[in-house]
Amino acid sequence: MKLEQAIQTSKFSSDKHKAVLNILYRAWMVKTTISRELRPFGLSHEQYNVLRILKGSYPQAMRVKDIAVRLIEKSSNVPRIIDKLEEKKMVQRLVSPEDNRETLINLTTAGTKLLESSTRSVQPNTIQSLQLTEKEAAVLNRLLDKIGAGE
Amino acid sequence: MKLEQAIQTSKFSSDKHKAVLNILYRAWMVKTTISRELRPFGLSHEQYNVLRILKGSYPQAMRVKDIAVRLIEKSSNVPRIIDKLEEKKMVQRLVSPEDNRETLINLTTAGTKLLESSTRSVQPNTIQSLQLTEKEAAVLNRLLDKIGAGE
DNA sequence: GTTACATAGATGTATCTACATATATTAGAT
DNA sequence: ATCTAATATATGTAGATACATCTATGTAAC
Repeated sequence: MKLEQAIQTSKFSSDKHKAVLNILYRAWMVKTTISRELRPFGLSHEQYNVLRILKGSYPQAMRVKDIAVRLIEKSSNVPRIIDKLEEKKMVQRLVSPEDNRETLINLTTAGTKLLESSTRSVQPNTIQSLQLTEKEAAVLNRLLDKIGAGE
Repeated sequence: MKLEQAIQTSKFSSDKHKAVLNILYRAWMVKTTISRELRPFGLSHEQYNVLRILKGSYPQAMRVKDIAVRLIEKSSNVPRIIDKLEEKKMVQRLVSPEDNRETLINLTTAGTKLLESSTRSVQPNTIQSLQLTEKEAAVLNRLLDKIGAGE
């Protein structure tokens, strides 16, 4: 669906202006779709992302700060996300033996299981909803990679 | 900045998969940048969007539901956003004479002033941070317009 | 070793989001 | 006219976001 229909607005001052709104709109769509898929698994979008990040180093545990830099939304409150996952026994906290300030996080067996089953549900839908070829996705990535704030 | 650096992740299963994360990341950046610009004006991102929508029909008032369909994030709670703007005397509520269920919203003079000054601050930064030419932005829009959930 | 500073993470808080429910009003069927 | 359903908006609530502050631990200078 074109952005014009989606937000019932016929004209934008420029393609650049439209692009800003378009990015915000598509991100909202993607996020909403993913969140709805995750709902039956009792996971929020950010909880799911943390599980995926932990999977990346599994069975090696990760420090909270290393999880934080890998998250898309940098203002996420990682300790609080971990709290929720810990309550559900999906991750374990342990104090780093090297530096007592650091907390190490690791997936439990239940955590890896939940991640697997939820990914089976989320991944295909998300990728497919893009409606793009690999080639188009590559072009899209090249353009998106240019976007940045005063860097 | 490439997504790889931004989220410290070297490989994605496909360009489509990367594109999903890339859209989410760029939207987060844009949103954060805009929110920070708006802060000195005491406006949240969504409050600002509502003011812009109202400007579009000014001096004609708009119904709450017509504002809602124009918002990017469809789950926004328009009455509550209006509450905040009304407290600050930026908009006025009045009951529709045609249908008493409907509430009509209009900008006050203060509202138009605030919108003008905040836009002067927000707009140039946002557009410039895209770092794209008009042509590139057009390509980006064409690709983004394809994205949709099961439509 | 003691002081000063830096770092890691946890906690506190106001606001916002997503969604469910409630209230008021209108439209439609009988 | 009256009951039922639909519509428009407002309100309630759990959880998330953004950001400030606090506590514990570590590092370095003296």
